[in-house]
Amino acid sequence: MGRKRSTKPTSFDIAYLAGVSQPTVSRALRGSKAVSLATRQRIEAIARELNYSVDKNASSLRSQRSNTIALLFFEDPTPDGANINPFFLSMLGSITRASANRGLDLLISFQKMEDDWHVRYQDSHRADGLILLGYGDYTLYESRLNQLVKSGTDFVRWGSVRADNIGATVGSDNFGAGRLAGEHLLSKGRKRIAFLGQADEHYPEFADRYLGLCAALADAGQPIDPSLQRNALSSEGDGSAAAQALISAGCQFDAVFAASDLIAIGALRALTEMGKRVPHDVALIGFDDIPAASLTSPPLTTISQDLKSGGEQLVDTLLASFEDRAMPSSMIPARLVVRGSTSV
Amino acid sequence: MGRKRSTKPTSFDIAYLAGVSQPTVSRALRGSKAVSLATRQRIEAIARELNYSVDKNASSLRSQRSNTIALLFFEDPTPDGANINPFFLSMLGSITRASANRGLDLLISFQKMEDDWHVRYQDSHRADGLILLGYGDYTLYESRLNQLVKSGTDFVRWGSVRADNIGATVGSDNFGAGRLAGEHLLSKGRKRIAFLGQADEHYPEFADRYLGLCAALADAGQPIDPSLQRNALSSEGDGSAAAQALISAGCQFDAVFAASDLIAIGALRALTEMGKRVPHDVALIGFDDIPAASLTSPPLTTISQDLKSGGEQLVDTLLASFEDRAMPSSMIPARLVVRGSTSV
DNA sequence: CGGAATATGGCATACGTATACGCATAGTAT
DNA sequence: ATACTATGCGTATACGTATGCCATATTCCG
Repeated sequence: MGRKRSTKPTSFDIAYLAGVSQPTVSRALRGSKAVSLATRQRIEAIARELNYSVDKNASSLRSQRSNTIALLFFEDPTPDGANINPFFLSMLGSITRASANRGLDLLISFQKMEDDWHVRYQDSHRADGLILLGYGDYTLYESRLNQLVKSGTDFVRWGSVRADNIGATVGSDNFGAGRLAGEHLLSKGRKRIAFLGQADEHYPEFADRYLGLCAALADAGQPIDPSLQRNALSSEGDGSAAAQALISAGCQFDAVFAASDLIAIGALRALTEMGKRVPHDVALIGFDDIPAASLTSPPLTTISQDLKSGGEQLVDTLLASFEDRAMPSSMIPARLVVRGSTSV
Repeated sequence: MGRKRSTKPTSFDIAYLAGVSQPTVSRALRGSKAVSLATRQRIEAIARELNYSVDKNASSLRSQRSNTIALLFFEDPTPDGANINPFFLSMLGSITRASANRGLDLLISFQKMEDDWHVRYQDSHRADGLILLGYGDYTLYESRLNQLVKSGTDFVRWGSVRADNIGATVGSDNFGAGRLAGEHLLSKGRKRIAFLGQADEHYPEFADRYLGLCAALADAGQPIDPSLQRNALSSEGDGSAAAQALISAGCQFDAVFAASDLIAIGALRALTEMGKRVPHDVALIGFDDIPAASLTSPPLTTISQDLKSGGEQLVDTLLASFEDRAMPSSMIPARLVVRGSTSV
C-alpha cells in the first residue's frame, strides 16, 4: 500500500482534459495574468476534480525556490536533551503559525552547535532561509554566522538586538524590560535588588536585562551593588544555586530579578527552603511568562515577551531578505505581568 | 545578497573534476556498490572540497522519495491558539530527535480539523508520510483517516491503541496506566475515587484511563460509582469546573484521578479554594507529567508517558510502512511518578 | 482600412539528480 | 579456448514543473 499508487495526475493530465498545453496549466494555477479567466477557471475545476496538486519537488527544482524555511533550534548544552526550554517551544508555535499564514512550509531541527547545518539546509535547497533560535553562548556561534553571511545564506536570529549584530536580528526589548522590572520593584519599595543571570557578552539578552535594571536603579538614585549580581544559566538548578549563594554570602537584599522564569522558580524554591518568605521578605520577578509561572506559590510576577509578534517578525524579516529588500532588525516591547510574588 | 550566488556546484562539476560521468558521482555519493572504492573516495574528496551537497529537490523528484515526514498537529478547538498542550510540545521534541537520528527531515504544521491536509502533504510529494498528533474528538477525523487509507498515504497516529484502529497507532498503555493510578490510590487507603475526564468514545485515551481505574477498583472489590466520573477536556478551566461540580453535587470522594495534568491543576485549585486539603482530604493524581506538575503545591503525583520511546516508535512505524513491512500498532508502558499530592 | 499594440497560449527547454541498460574488461569455469 | 558471470562505468532518459520566446488572434487607433 502506498507503493503502487494509481499514478498521481500531472499537469499534463489536466492540460489534456482542458484542451490546453501543460505550460498553460502551470500558468493558470499560479495565477499568471497571461491566461484568460475562463481558461483558468476551467483548469482549476478540473484540477480540483482530479485532486491534483503541484509536485513540490518539481516546482522547487525548476523555480529554484522551495517556499520553505528551516527553523534551527540550538540547544543549551544540557546533555540529557529531554527537556526543552518552554519559552522556545512557545516561540516555535508562534513561528509555525506565522509561516503557515504566509504559505511557507516549516522544517524544524535541533542542532548541536558543532554540526555544519548551513550546508545541510541552504546549499541543498531544502529551505530558502533559516531562522536561528536558542539561548546559549552567543560568541560560540559568531563565526558560524559569518560563514552564513559569506555564503549568501538568508537568515534571521532571535536574540539581543544591537547595532553591530551579524545578520538581521529580532528580539525583545530586553533593556526596556529590565527597566520595567526594576521600576516595578522600586515602586513596591524595594531597593536592594539582586539579579540572577549571566550578565556578560556571552549572554547578551541577559546582559541587556541587567543593564535595564541598573538604569532603573540609577534613575531612582539608588546605588548599584555588583555583589548582588549572580551568574545563572537558564535552569532551575542554576537559579536555586545562585539564590543559595546569595544568602550564604550574607548579602542583604529585598528583591530578586531572575533573568528567566526557570531561574526564578529555582530561586523561589531555595528562598523558601532557607526561610525567606516571598514576597514578604523578598519580592521575586521572573522573565518569559512560561505556563508554569502562574502555578508556583506565590504565583510568579514576570515579564511576558510578545511571542506572536516575535514569530511574525522573524518570518517577515526573512521573507524581506529573500526579496533583497533587507528589513532592519527589530525590537519588540515586553509587558509586565504582576502576580503574587511581588505584591505583598 | 543571496540572489546572485556564484552558481552552486552540481554533480556534473564533480564528475568533470573526477574524470568520470555524472551518474557515477551520483552512485558514489549514495554508496552504490557499483562504484569502486578508489573512485568513490576520489569523488567524495572532491565533493567535500567544493562544499557540494546533493540538491534535495532534484533528488526527491527523480527518486520519488523525499526522506521527509510531516508532523501534523491537530489542535483542540481552543480558539485563541496561543497555548499549546505542553505534553505535545514535549512529544514534538522527541519526534524531532528521532527523525534526525534516522536521517529524515521533519516538516511541522498545525492543522485545523477542516483543512484538507492530506492533499497538501502527501499528494504534493512534500513528505513521504505523516505523523498525526493531537487530542481532540477522535470520531471527528475518522472519516479523514479513511481517506488517507484509501489514497494509500502512509501515516501513523498517536492515540489509543485498539484492535480496530484505522491505520497504525502508537500510544501509551492508557488502560494499564489507569489501573496503575487506581492501585496507587487504593494502596493509600482511598476508596471513593473520582475521575475527571471525558470518558466516551470521542476521547478514547481518556476512556481507556477510566476503564483502567475501574479495573483496579474491581480487582480490589470496590464498587464503581458512575456519579464520580465527570467530563473534562484537557484544560485547567475544565478541571476546575469539574471539581467544583463534584463538590457542589455533594458527592463523597477521597481521591481524584484527573485524565491530564492540566485538568489536575485546575482541579487542585478548585479543591483548595473550596476548602479541601490535598492530599489530606483528597488525594490527587494527574497524567502526563508536564513540567508544571512538579511546581504545584503540593507537587502533583502523576503518570509519566515515555515520550522518548513514543517518538521513536512513531517514526519507526512510519518508516516500516514506507517499506511495505507494516509494523503493528504498539503500546508503550507508562510510569507512576509519586509526589506530594497523594502521599499524606 | 492598414499597421501597431495587446491578449492568449503554444513550443522548447532547463532545473539536477537517479536509474534501466548496455558495453567493455577481467576473471572463472568447462 | 569458448562461454559465462561479475565488476565498473558510460549513455540515455525520466522525474514534473516553470519560463523565455514566439505565433496567432484580437483590438485599437488614426
